[in-house]
Amino acid sequence: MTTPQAGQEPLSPTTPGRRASISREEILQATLSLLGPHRSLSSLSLREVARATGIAPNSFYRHFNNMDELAIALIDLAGTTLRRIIGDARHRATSKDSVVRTSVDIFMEQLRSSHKMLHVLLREGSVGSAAFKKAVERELTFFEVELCSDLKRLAEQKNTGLYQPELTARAITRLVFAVGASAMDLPTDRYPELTDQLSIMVRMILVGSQSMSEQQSPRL
Amino acid sequence: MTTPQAGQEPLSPTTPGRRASISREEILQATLSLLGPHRSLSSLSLREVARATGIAPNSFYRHFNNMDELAIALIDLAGTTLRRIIGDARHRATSKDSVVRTSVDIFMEQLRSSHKMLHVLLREGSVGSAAFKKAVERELTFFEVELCSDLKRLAEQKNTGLYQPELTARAITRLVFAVGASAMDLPTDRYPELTDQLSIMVRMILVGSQSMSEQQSPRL
DNA sequence: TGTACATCAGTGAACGCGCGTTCACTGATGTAC
DNA sequence: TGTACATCAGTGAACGCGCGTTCACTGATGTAC
Repeated sequence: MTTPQAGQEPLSPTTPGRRASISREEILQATLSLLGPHRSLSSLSLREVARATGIAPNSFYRHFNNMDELAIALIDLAGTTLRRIIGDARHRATSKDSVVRTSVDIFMEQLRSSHKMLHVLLREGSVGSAAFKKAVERELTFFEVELCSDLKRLAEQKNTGLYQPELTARAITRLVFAVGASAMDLPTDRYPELTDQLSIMVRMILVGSQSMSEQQSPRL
Repeated sequence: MTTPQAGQEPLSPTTPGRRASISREEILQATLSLLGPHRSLSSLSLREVARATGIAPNSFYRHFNNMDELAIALIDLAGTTLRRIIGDARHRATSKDSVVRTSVDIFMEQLRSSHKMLHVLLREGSVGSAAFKKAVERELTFFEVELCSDLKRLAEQKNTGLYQPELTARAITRLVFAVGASAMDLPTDRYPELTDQLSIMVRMILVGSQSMSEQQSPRL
């Protein structure tokens, strides 16, 4: 029900598989190629996507019922792809400090890359249909859950405290995505500086969470 | 050059001032009334705004050259209004704990209110023309600067440390706006819960910044 | 005070455009016999 | 292997719509004499 996406037809238009046809994947890729600092999913028209894919506007309907359906497929794809990339990196890092730095590095690297996957999640969360936002929220929550279990693991391993792990993970995720979104409009030579700053910010949250768990006084 | 906005004509359409005309302010207000969880500035058409204001589409051009100009005027107005409201509240609070709680409370209250001012800043930062985003960034920076000086003031007064005040203020501002943006789509009965969580998140950053200033070891 | 005139915020009608969507079609593919 | 047929991803043409923008206009206001 969520994302059938892969595993359909061979991609090449001249393949004998069934016929010289366009695949769902090709539309997704063409759509990604249209995105950029000034173009969000919600600003794309069906005809633009069709043009970029090289098909007639009405052919679009053979694959998706409407643009929202395409957008949600793309959000799912982006979330899945990115969680895999960042999760891999986090499991390779072991110290709490390097896990912060490594994750932030990889995040910024993805931003700079041409995959455009991150753009989808950064841009569409605040605009577009309710379904869009729900899809992005879902992906962010996945990130939070995974980060949370990583934080718990590291805290136990290093024997440091962790105040409200869920909230800590949520704060970090939201902050990183917010700063990342504003970074999309910056020239890439500002990225190293921003990566440093973002690492410090994340560490503030971690250190704060740690401190608050120690002086467990429940002063709200 | 920035915002001439106020101080032009009397507002009433029947005023003898000059004539039964529409004012710039009326267009801004009508535009605000169109915004909501599912409508952002960038999704409004000139004709929609004209309809909401009760004028002919072309009359719009007597006041703004285009929609972008309107949007930027609105972003400036929203920023100015909100900084006044939140700044006032922060100066009334004195303890570091209550200043966090009070500011977050007021922020969430504004979100719930019908002014829609906050919506403008929360939504338009990630979408729309470069000029839009620049305008929103400018307002966020104002918030950061003011928060930074408040943090310094409180840190000195309470004699607590503060690691990289600018970064601390930036982290708090970005986090609050990011969480606020996602709150716009929630039913208002979730707000109290979210306000609590947001307060804790902000305190994590503050406590972390404090801790990091104490163990001043420059391990990046 | 009265008259003639300049100003300018408003208007209705019209333009050309890109949009989403529909229709009836075509022609290659895979299948049944 | 050949033939007839069903399927279905593709297509070109057309639709009605809301859009931004332009034009020539109108009529109330404020000003000059």
